[in-house]
Amino acid sequence: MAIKTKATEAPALPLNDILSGDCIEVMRGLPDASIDLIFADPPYNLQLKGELHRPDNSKVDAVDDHWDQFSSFAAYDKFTREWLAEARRLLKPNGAIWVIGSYHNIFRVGASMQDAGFWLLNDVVWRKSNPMPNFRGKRFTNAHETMIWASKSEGSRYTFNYDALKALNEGTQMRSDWLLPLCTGHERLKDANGDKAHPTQKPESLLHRVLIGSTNPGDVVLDPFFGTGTTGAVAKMLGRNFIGIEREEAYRKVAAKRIARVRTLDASALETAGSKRAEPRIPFGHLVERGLLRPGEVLVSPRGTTAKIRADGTLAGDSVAGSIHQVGAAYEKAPSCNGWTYWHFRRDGKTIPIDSLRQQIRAEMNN
Amino acid sequence: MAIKTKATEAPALPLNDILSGDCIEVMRGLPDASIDLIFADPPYNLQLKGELHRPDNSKVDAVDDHWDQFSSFAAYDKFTREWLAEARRLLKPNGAIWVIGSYHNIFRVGASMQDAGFWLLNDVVWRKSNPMPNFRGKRFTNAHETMIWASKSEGSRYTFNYDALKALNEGTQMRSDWLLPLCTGHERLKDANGDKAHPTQKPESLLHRVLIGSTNPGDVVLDPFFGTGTTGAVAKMLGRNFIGIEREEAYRKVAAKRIARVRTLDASALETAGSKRAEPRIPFGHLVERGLLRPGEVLVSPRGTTAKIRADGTLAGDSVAGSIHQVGAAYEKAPSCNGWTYWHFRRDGKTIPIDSLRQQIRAEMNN
DNA sequence: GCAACTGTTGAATCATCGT
DNA sequence: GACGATGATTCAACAGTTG
Repeated sequence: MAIKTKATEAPALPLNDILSGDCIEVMRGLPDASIDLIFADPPYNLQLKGELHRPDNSKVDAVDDHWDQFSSFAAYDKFTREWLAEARRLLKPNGAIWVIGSYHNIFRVGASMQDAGFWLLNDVVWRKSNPMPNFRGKRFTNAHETMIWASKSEGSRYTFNYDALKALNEGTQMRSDWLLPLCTGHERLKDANGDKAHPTQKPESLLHRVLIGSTNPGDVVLDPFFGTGTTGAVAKMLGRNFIGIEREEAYRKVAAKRIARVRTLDASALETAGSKRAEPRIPFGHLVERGLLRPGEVLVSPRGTTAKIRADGTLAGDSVAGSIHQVGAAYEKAPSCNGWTYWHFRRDGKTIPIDSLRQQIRAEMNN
Repeated sequence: MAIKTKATEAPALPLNDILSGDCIEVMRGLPDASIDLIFADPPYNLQLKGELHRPDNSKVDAVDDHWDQFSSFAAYDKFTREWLAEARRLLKPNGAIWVIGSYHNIFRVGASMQDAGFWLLNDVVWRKSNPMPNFRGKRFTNAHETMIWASKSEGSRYTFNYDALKALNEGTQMRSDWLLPLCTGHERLKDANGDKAHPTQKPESLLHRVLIGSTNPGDVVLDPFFGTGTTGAVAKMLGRNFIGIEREEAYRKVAAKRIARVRTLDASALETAGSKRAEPRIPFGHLVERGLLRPGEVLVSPRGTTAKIRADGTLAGDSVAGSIHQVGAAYEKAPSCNGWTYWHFRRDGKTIPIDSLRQQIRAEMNN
């Protein structure tokens, strides 16, 4: 028989679970100062009028879901203040929050965050490499969304894995603008009819960078607008604990099934660059972030030696760890080594140089 | 002797001049609905605590001017609401505004703009190609600033030179993220001591794109936080009128001297890529009237379906008759159809779009 | 097998003129 | 102001098929 929790004890934290219900009410049932990081993708409050057609007359499948409807700015502000207040209560003193939005809502959200006592650290722009164009030629292509990163309070000693992010970014410090593609193709979850399961599914590459940069393994990450569970899937893969809150049963089911398939990376893949590591000169980390190579995957050299990919784009080899170049040089007992041509990965029985993936990304980035 | 202005008359608009004083008070003296575009670079309300040093121990020359000091968010909001209210009153019904800021102030400004009745059109990110790094390694490089573009009201028919911007962007439509360098080198104005004349001088390239995209030659552009007059300099160069408001005499003097040196481009240089929407309308019946197409002649669609031309310039198709657009839409079961590009006629075995005949007539009209 | 081509799609506050 | 007619307008990525 379970021991009854005394009223004075904090309620237990339901780790790695998807909680059902309205996020404000559910958060009220969670204990103070228990969460390391919150990632929130709240409704954007889009105010679409009629239908929109492409030049070829096909209809744009817009976000017209009931959960995105608010009667006024005042109603949206009230909702925002309420969930932000609970979110802030749940954060540990050194906890932090990320909130994503578009120009429809992000200014109201950002002002409410400042009013609630959050301390803004950066706004980060997600630049979409493949945004939907503006079909009528009346405005600029809406090619980005904005994320606000804030600590619980002005004095918080928030987590920021500066060197891991620097390693992900060619050895120069990570900027406030991130170029990443939309969630499309096989990553985009489909329902039974083959339609998109959720209208606003975020790419895993975005959450990868957020979680690598502002959490450590074992941290507790809360997503109060869980949707199809991108936050949970990436958190599980990276060895973080997650708590999801989602109102719609259909989304919860899709998310649970998705997360069940995710395997947590083993400890060696989760090690990230220490602060004294030398700078890699090549953005090998982008291949990992983008899912072209998996953390934990093994690379092979021309002589058959191997090394394992870690989540921040460094390699762990036999008694040596570091950039693709450093591990290659160590294996060859050479002063230097071009890791791009030295290392290969396996696909469908073939051995392919990792440089082919770099070229693939470069082609996309040039656009 | 100057004729005295009656109280009922609108005060005259002081074009191409720098007005001295507090921007809210000066704006109160300007007439309603007289301005085409406002560009505003208000104080950012930076909240710097101590001094910041680079890794080499040199001191960063931060913005610590008295005009950037506000006692609280409430004080900043009050200031923001007041200048925005005046700005909106001054705009013509189809006028628009750009406001630039950073994460310290832009969320409060954006929310105040929505509350004041401005209709947000886009947020545009200025990505700095050469930002100042984060010296402490505690945050992301602050590599961008945010601009909000908004019309006076929801229904405003704001200016947007889509084709000119598309031409500026190598033929694809302009996105909401702009990569431009900081204002440095010879463009950066210096004072008598050789120090920068203003701490936040904006690059002319930024204003160039703003003014090309959202004004036409002869428009009146107001900048209520004129500083060293980048808005005025670019407006003059591009053949737009400007009104600047600046409180600090030192900045006014630098700006006046700077603008006096600017030469307006001649008319041919000011022409930009034109829009098809601006072309004169040609009724399809004119082609029949002019004998370019004969009544009874058969037009062909891309899918091979046909319709017969009638003497009044309408088409008779299978079980439907009407304009070239209506019959095309009916054939395609589409909500609309551009008949000019949809229908083709035959000459000498070739299939030619009827739009080529319209262009022929337009060319004749221009002679 | 590979290149070329076709079709689909993504958080969107997406028109203007004459009567 | 309401209403109907005109007619301008898309980029990148991916999947699937054709040659």
